[in-house]
Amino acid sequence: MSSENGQRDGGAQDAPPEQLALIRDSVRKAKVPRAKPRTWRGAALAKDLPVARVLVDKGVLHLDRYFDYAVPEELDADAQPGVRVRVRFGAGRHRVREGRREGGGLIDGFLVERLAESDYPGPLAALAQVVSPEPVLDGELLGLARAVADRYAGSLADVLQLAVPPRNARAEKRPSPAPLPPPPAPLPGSWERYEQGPAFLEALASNGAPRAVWSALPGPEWSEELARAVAATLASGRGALAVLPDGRAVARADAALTALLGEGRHAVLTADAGPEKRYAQWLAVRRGSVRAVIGTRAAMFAPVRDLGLVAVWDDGDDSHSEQHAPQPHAREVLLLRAAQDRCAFLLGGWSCTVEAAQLVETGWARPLVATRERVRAAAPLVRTVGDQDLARDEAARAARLPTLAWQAVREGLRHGPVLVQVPRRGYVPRMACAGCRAPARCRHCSGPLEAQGSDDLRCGWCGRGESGWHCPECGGFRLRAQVVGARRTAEELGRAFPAVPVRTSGREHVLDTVPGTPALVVSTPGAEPVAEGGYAAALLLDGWAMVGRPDLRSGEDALRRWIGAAALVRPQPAGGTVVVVAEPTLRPVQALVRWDPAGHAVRELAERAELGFPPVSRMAAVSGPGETVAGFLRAVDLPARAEILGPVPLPVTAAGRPRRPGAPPPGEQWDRALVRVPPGHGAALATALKAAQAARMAKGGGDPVWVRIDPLDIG
DNA sequence: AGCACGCCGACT
DNA sequence: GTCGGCGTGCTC
Repeated sequence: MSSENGQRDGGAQDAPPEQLALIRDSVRKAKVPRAKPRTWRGAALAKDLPVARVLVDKGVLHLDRYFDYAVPEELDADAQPGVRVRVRFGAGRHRVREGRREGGGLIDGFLVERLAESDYPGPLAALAQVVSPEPVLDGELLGLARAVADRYAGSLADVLQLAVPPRNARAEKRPSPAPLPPPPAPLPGSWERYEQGPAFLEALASNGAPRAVWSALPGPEWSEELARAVAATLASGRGALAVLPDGRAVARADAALTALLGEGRHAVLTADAGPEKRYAQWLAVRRGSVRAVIGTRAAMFAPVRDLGLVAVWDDGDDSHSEQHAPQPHAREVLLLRAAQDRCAFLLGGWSCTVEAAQLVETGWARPLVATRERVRAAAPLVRTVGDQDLARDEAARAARLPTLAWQAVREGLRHGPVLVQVPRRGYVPRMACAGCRAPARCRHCSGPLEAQGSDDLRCGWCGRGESGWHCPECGGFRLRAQVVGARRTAEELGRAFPAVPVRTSGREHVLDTVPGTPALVVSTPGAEPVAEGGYAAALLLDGWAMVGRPDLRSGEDALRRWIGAAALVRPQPAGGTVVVVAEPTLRPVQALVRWDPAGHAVRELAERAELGFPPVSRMAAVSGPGETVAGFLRAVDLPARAEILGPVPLPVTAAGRPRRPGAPPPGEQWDRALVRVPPGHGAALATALKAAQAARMAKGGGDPVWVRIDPLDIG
């Protein structure tokens, strides 16, 4: 067909094209402030509320607003707020062919609202189709999506893509089960171990909205405690939502909830269910058949009816951070939900993030903790092996493992399984002096040196190569790769105890549980199986991986990984022992020895406040090709107290290495600037960045920049 | 992103 | 006159 416009191409049809042009012109000139809905075809429209406000499902920022469409009479009944619709969306004057308006293509959208009139001065196009009469987007979910989009400088459509699963007709056709009446309030159970535990449950059960940061005692009881919190909320007649970092944690919470409440009262939303099952579960929640939800991060948007409690377990795990734009974090989304719905909030874990500590420090949440005596009685004995011990330890030089560690493993294996935590494969081997074990650092920027090929060294921060390294501490010239050393150590341990089975758990193959019989269990952080009756001992060989990491959170992360392993070990009174190979002077090591992750987080928080780092200040990262970033920074109208750090060159992505969102394509040199604002100016920062990005896209201006609120790897 | 509009120079 | 080049701006 011709690419001509309507005036010339529409000859043989209902409305003569000249007339169309005339209508259009008169509409333009008249500048009617409140247009009565008219369509080009003049089809019959709904008598009541003939205008549909539609959110067009395109993630583009400059289209992040509503568009009004006319509601044809035949779609009147189905075109209710919240339903999925299809509309024509395209540019400029619309072609007319066989009497139909054929603007751009058909695209998906959500009907947000029905109105009596539109404030759009032009004639409205008609809704093309109501995809299904099932309302999937109510005002509450829309409000949440709006808040998340604003918080993260993203578009509403992008957030809705995360919040509303794709439709599945078969799942939609099946009726959801009838809702069950509220269960009775549960007994406090092991919540008795926490000073405010029973009171917290009671508040939930009696319609209260307590907010707590929960320092969970080590051991397996947490899942049952979480289940009791959910059950108490259900007992009040309200709904509850808990988000956990991975499938294994969800499975534990699922088992605990089923044991406490039986089947049918909760839904499990995880990514590994198929699309039909997933949508069916989601619909059961949305329709109010199921009042409680547990799941991984996608569940953070679950449309739970009359939400009474939101809970996050282990918020330091980075799987809580969504990979898709605008990359919201489950903790932050649930904070927004707690504020919007005025519901209870529970942030729990064995460890403690700086963000959690901040919630307590600001008084927004209360600590939910056990007494020191209880903590000491529940935690294993922790011992350290630092450089000085290693240097003094002749046996360690020969056998690559300190005497203390051997003793702990040997003694542990007499009573049960022993866990050996080794760094994850794929960590770039960090180098250290073979003689004195001082980490090998870049002479220009003090970044960690990484092994490239056989002999090549390169700085992990500035990327500069290094030849002719020598140790500034002891003058040695030989290097060893610490991480590889740890793995080999684990293998050697296996050979040293030939009568004991060796099991491994890691990324490829994750073990869920191991029996309580003597065995060496070698695992990467986060993949540790639970041992029946707890491990007799654990050996943590991950200490070096922490030292070289440039990240602001490296201390917190290391402590979290160690605690995650050590919490699976029997309590000290039952003989549980942990040996960590790391400098005892380091702050996270001391926190592990004292079993005080909350105290560690409070000290980190104070330091971040002093340095003006998140979460005390709000930060955003802007990355892209150098000239593009510079141009963006010139154009953006930042809030008055914003401060730009950098830009500095980003490390080049090595070919073959997985590329994270926001990282440059292999071989390209990108810059990154950090923008920071003082507390309370986060919203203004997000708005400014979003506006600049939108203006940039609308101008069709060349390369896009990456904008990321709360960047993970800074420092 | 598309895609149509419009204002300017060469051509039947 | 009118066809078509690309620069600009809009999408209900």
